[in-house]
Formats: sequence, structure tokens, C-alpha cells
Amino acid sequence: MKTKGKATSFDIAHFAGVSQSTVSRALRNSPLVNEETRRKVWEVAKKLNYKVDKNASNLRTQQSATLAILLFEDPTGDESQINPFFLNMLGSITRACAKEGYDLLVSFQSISQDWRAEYEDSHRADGIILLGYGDYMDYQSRLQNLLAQDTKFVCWGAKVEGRQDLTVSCDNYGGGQLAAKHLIANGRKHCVFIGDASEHSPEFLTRFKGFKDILEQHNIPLGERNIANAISTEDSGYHATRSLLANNVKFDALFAASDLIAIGAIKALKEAGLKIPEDVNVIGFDNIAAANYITPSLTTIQQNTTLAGQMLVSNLLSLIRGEEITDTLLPPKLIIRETTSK
Amino acid sequence: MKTKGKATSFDIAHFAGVSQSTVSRALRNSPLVNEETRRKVWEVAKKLNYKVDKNASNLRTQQSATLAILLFEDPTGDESQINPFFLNMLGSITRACAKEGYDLLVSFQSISQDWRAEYEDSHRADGIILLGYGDYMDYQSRLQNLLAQDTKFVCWGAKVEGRQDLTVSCDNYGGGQLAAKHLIANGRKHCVFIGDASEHSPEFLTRFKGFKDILEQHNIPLGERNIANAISTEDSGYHATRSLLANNVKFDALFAASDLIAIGAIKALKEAGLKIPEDVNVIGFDNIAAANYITPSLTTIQQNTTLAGQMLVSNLLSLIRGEEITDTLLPPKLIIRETTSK
DNA sequence: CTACATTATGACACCGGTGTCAAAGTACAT
DNA sequence: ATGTACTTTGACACCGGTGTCATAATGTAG
Repeated sequence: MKTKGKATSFDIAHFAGVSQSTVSRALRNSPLVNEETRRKVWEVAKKLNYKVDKNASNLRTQQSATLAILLFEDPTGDESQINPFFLNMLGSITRACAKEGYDLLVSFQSISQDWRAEYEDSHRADGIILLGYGDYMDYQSRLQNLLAQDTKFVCWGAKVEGRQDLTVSCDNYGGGQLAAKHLIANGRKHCVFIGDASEHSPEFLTRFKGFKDILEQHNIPLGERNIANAISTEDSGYHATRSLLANNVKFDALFAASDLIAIGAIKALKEAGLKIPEDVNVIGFDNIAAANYITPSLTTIQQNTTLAGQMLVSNLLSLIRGEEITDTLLPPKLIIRETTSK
Repeated sequence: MKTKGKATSFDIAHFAGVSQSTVSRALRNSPLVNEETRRKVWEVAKKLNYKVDKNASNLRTQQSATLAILLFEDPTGDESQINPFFLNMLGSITRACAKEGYDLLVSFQSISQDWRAEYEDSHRADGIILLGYGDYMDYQSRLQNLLAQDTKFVCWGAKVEGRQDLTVSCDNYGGGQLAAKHLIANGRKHCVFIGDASEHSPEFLTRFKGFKDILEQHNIPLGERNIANAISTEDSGYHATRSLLANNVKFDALFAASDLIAIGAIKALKEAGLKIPEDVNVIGFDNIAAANYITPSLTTIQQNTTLAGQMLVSNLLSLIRGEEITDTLLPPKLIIRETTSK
């Protein structure tokens, strides 16, 4: 009993002595087929190592039990590593998909380049998850295309006014507030923010706003001089912090827009001979693994990536099923560690 | 100019006033079609937001420009996180695929459960990458299935005698040797190994063998009492180390089969009041990000995940093209940090 | 014994592309 | 005008399944 190349349902039909239609039904456990026939078919199928051809099946049924994720390269040109936060997200989305019985198609996109995969994948996947800090300016027109096609998709990240897409994100504003409240409770009076507080990084901007608003309620101003621009890398955080120090900006608390930035900042502060947390409190954002291992361990605002992955997947599936859904805002959580306490 | 649902090549044909065959040719820039016709077709296609249906196209051509990765859950039942080393591998494989113009289909598999995706994906992907510590015992029969189907696949991990599959792996034996040599150079006399040194974890076993062989060449025995079993988690490393200490095993050097184990070990050693590196040298394996951030920072044997990802992908592609290829052994690298030096 | 469900199966169109082949159209040489 | 070559196009089978419909086989009520 052999076939040239991979076995097809016709091969099974031949060896089982039934029609191809019956094979198809039997393998999907249709109630229409006789118990004995079913057993026979399964037996032959197993013997031939048969598996349905998903291409054929998807083509016919017009659905794929697959979700696609478009992962946008973060701004740094660094070839080696993906931002650990997104890597975690990728991991949790993978898990969430598996749990729902869906496969995941990963496409890696350079932000600048043409979205090769965008709706190109629209037939291979039932829906798309967009993940990455984006220069969201640029997204706009492309998202329009997706919407026009009525492709099902959800975005991770800050909600931007006027955009019609469905998002799942951390409550970045609330996270910024948490950070500010904690620092104020610690009696800190002079704060700095490190990160890109512009509309190019909606997440960072929102964190900044929450942070700033609480500080101002407590009469702690956050002026131009107290903000240092940085992208989400350790290096960038290091240099931003050094430039603050070089400019003689006085501060006893530092809020970094991400943990990577915070880690770079800690390095710069240590080098400058400053004691953490005594001289300077430091808070990051994300709660990546390294935050727990660094010395002193980093107080941070946790984004629950496990939950985020689950919500992205479940919202997308709801959308595909045609259910009404709304944006999801996940609660951030303050994780207190050594950079803000003894 | 509109279509109900997604546009097909027939829609284009209709609006462009040519046959569907010509549309298909024009869109793939076949030299057989007239320049003017081609332009016309492309124009209509763009206007209709048309994209080829990959299912149909793959079905016909029997190839997909897609690779699949089967990621096996690591032994721990921990729901939350994927082992950071594998997450890195996933990241680098994603990047490598993108570079080669391939998409990546990620399937998450629980080792115990039926490989749902196994060769089921064989039609959706041109080849498969198997990634995970496996209970390789169990693999055996399944790999046979893959081989029988002449599915193209490569495995990450230790080569096991008698297995016919193609592997890419780190030179675990050499890595174990590096660790031993370094400890000996540091004047250490009493070593312990933490990890599963059985054929259930071929990688760990190989690391152990390299380690042990060098030690024995220098007349440093490594007996039963100096080995503590552990799976690759921080927790497991912590408890294994505590049990060594509880058993009054004397040692001045500790080689952990993975960084996660090493991190757990460091915690246990610190708690016991031991000084690192003075009282005990510690070496891990993998060089995950945390190794650099922990205090004292962890000396480790680096596995080059970037290169590993590239090799897995390029070997698989070679295999698909029918080229002769052999197993690949990647050189490990000793990264010296504070746990073995001042 | 006829009438009418009920169950199990096969024949066949279809999903949306790709590849092959025949044929129409044009060019140029004889 | 005839023959040969080349370019461009359309018709059609095909990839491997799924869904619909017709039909055969069996049961069973009247």
C-alpha cells in the first residue's frame, strides 16, 4: 500500500474501497457516514500518513484557522535583537493562539518598507494582529486600505484620535499616573522624564501625560529641561541621562518611558556616582525580565503581556465572528522594587 | 468598478477586457504578455485592491514560501512565560525568514500532546523547524513519520545517535569543556553540576560530558554526589542548589546547564551566605539577557542565537532545494563576567 | 404490496489560481 | 501568394479538498 508523493483523499478512497466524498466526510467525522466505514477510512488514512491539504481545504471553505501577526521592527536599526517586550508579546500571542486552536503566521516588517504582507495575507489568515511601536502617522493610509478591504484586524498600542481601528493597549495614561503618585509618596520633588514625548510615539506620549498631570496637581512642574528624548533602547536611555547630568539638571526622581531606557539610565546614574534610590528614584515601564535582575532591581509599571496576548487574540476572534467589540484598556500595575525603596 | 467580496482574477479580467489567463500572467510579469496589456491589468488590480489568493496559488504550485516552526513547550508547566532562550531563537528565526523572503508559521506544541501540527502543516509550509528541549525518546517515532513522508525539516538541539534527522546545534560538548577549563584556570578543585544529565535532555547531557571529561583529565572527579538534577527553570536551579548545600557537599565551583538554573543557584548561594566568586565560581549556559543584568553578573557559555536562527533557516532552504547538507555545529563562546572573576 | 422516511453513498460542480496547448495575428523572407 | 517564425492571447484541465444533490439501500407504516 503505497502512493507516489503525498497521499491524497483519492488514494485513501482507492484503498478503502469507497468514494473520495465519503473519505472526506469520514475524516471530518460527519454523522452521515457509517461507523464501520469511518473506521476503515481512518485506518487507511493513518497507514498512509495522510493529512488534509490545508491549501485545498482553506481554498474551498474560505477560512484558515490561522491568524497573522505583523511585527514592526522597532525604530532602532539594531540587527541582532528584537525588543524584549515585543518578544514577550509574541510569545504570549503564540500561546493564546494555540489555546484557541489557531495557528499563527508571523511576518516581520520593516516600518519603512512596503507592507509586503499586509492584506496580502488576507487570504491565508482569518485576521491580523498589528504589533509594534509605529510611526503611526504612516500607518494611517495603510490602515485605510485594510478597513476598505474589510480585513479583520486589531492593533496593539495607543488609541489615536480619528483612527477607526480596534485597539488593545495598556492604560498608558494611568500607568504614568501611578508612577507619579509613587514618586510623590516617596517625597520626591524634582522629576525628569526620559523618552520620546511626541506624537511619533503615542504610547510614550500618553505615559508622559499621565505622569505630568499628576505632578502638576501637586505643584511639581515638568518643564522642557526636565525631559530628555530617547527611543526604547538601553543605549539611548544611557545617553539621554548623561546629557541631563551634563546640563546640570537637578532631579531626585526619574521616570523612563520603558525599562530598557531605565536600565540605560541606571548605568549613567551609577557612573555619575549617584546613589539609587537615595539620591535618585527610578521607575521604568513594561516589567521586562531584566528589571527584576538588575541591581538595584527596577521599580516599574507592569504591562501584563499574557493578558494582552489573550485579549488581542480573543478580540480578533470576536471581530471575525462578527460580534460587536470595543477597544480594550488593560490595567497597569506598579511593581515596587529597590530603585524606589530600601 | 466594484466587486462583491474580495476581488478575483476574473473580476480583473472583466474590467480589463482580457481573459483570466492573461491576468494571471500579467500580474506575475510574465514576458509573454504585451507591455500595454500588463499596465492595464496592474492598474485595474490596484484599483480593486486585488491580491492573489495564496491558498489557490499554493495549491496549484505546491509550494508556499512559508516555513513552519514547531515550538515545544519546555518541561515546566508554567503557563506564563516561554523560556527566554527559545524566545530569542524564535525572534532570530523570524528575522532570518523575513530576510529570505519566507513567512513563518508558528505552532505551539505541548510535548505530551499529539503533535497536532506535525506534518499536518506539511502542505502549508515548504519545510519545518523543530525547536525545543524534547523528551527525544518520544520524538523518535514521530520523526520517523516525517522522514517517511519525506517532509523537509531540521531540528535544533543535540544530535542523537541513530537519528536520521538533520540538526543544527551548539557544540554543547565543547561548551562544557570551555566551562571546565575556565574553572580549572581559576584554580578551582571541587566542582558540581546542576541540570539533568540523562538521555532525556541530550543537550544537558552533552554539556555535562564535556565538562566531566576535562575535569577528569585534571584529576578532578565528578561523582554522583556532585550532580544535582534540575530542569531549566530558576526555581528548579534554586532548589537543586539548596539540596546540595543541605547535603553538605563541598564545592568551590558550580556549572549550571542553563542560565536560568544558574540564576536560581546564585540566589540559593547568596542566601546561604556564600560569596560569589570568592567562595564559589558560577558558570551558566546560553547567555540570556538576564545573565548580564544579575549581580554578580553571570559568566556563561554563549549560544549565538542569531547565527543559529540563520543556520536553521538556510539549512532548511538548502534541504528544500535538494542540496546535500550536513549537521551544523555552532561554536560556543565563553563570556567571562563577575561570577568567575573580580 | 405500495408509500414514504431514513440512512449511506457516489457524482459532480466549485474554490481561485497556474501551466499547457492551440490558435489568431503580425512580420518577414522566399 | 506561400511558408516560417515569433508574439500574444484564450480555452481548458488541474491542484485537492468541500458541499449539494441525486440515488441506492433499508426500514416500516398503512
